[in-house]
Amino acid sequence: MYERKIPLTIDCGLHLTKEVLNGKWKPALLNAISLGIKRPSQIVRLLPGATRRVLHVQLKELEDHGMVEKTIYAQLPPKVEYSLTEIGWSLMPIIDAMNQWGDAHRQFLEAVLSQDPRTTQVSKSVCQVYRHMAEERKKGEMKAVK
Amino acid sequence: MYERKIPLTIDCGLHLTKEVLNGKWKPALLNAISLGIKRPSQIVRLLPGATRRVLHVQLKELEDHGMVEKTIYAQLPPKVEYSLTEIGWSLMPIIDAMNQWGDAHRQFLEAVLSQDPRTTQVSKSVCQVYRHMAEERKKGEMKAVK
DNA sequence: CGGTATAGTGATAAATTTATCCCTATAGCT
DNA sequence: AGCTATAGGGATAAATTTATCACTATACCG
Repeated sequence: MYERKIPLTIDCGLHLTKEVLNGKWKPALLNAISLGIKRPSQIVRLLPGATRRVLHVQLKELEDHGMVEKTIYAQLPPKVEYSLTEIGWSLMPIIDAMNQWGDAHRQFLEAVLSQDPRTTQVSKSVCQVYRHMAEERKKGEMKAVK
Repeated sequence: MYERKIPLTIDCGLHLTKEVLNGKWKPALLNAISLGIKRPSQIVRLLPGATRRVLHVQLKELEDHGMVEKTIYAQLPPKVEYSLTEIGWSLMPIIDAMNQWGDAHRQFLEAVLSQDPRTTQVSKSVCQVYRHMAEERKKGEMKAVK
């Protein structure tokens, strides 16, 4: 751990919110958990671009900030589940809006972001969350057929 | 300038949006411009926590990403104005939601963020935007009286 | 036993973002 | 002439965030 040397900026609601969502994977984590993907191993599989380590660290921050709750089951091998707190849930409209805005403007955004001179490569594996949801849907349909 | 060595993550709309808003002052800049604070010098005064340099760099990125348009008046001393593009305006519901969420939970968030062991200091100058708006309101009233 | 899976952590390097400083140019004011 | 304000930019240091790698521990399966 280290100590911040630059003071936290907390002037507007904007900065407060930004601080909570500040982390490459935090919105994705909240989104995943809201969809019922709760166990660390599931989450890791869902976000192949991230390492276990980072996800763990960012989940810890979300937990410390009160957005997420962690349940540790007294089992071996270990079992852990995350869930959103009430205030965590209250963030979902923002997460959803970001998701929708990005998808709605995907074509434009991909163009401008890849024009960006700093950009050399892009990781664009179709979002695993959608794949996951599609699978769940299939399972549901199969059960329904039985 | 430098080149990114880690590929941009573009899986979900979430990541696209995050990329556009990625910068300490970008949401605040969009917010300010949407409120009619358009000239660089005004913006700098509005966000005393940031240096001219950073604001300039982040405005440039917003411009490159198509969220903001820059008008340069052929005058001396120079005059420049920023304004939101159509797609920039379409971000405002998200910015507003972030602003509102943060303000609604300010008490809670200030508490958890200052519990954070990394936090040593907090910069909490009452948001200049509000001060600015209050002044504008006063001016409006004075004119109305005349 | 050797491989799998579970969840977690420490040390350290690399990448990226912000902050600091200093400089250019022009016009108006005193 | 020296001060203000306008807008901008280069070079570089510092801070912060991510990535990498290596390790602990236990149970189940063949």
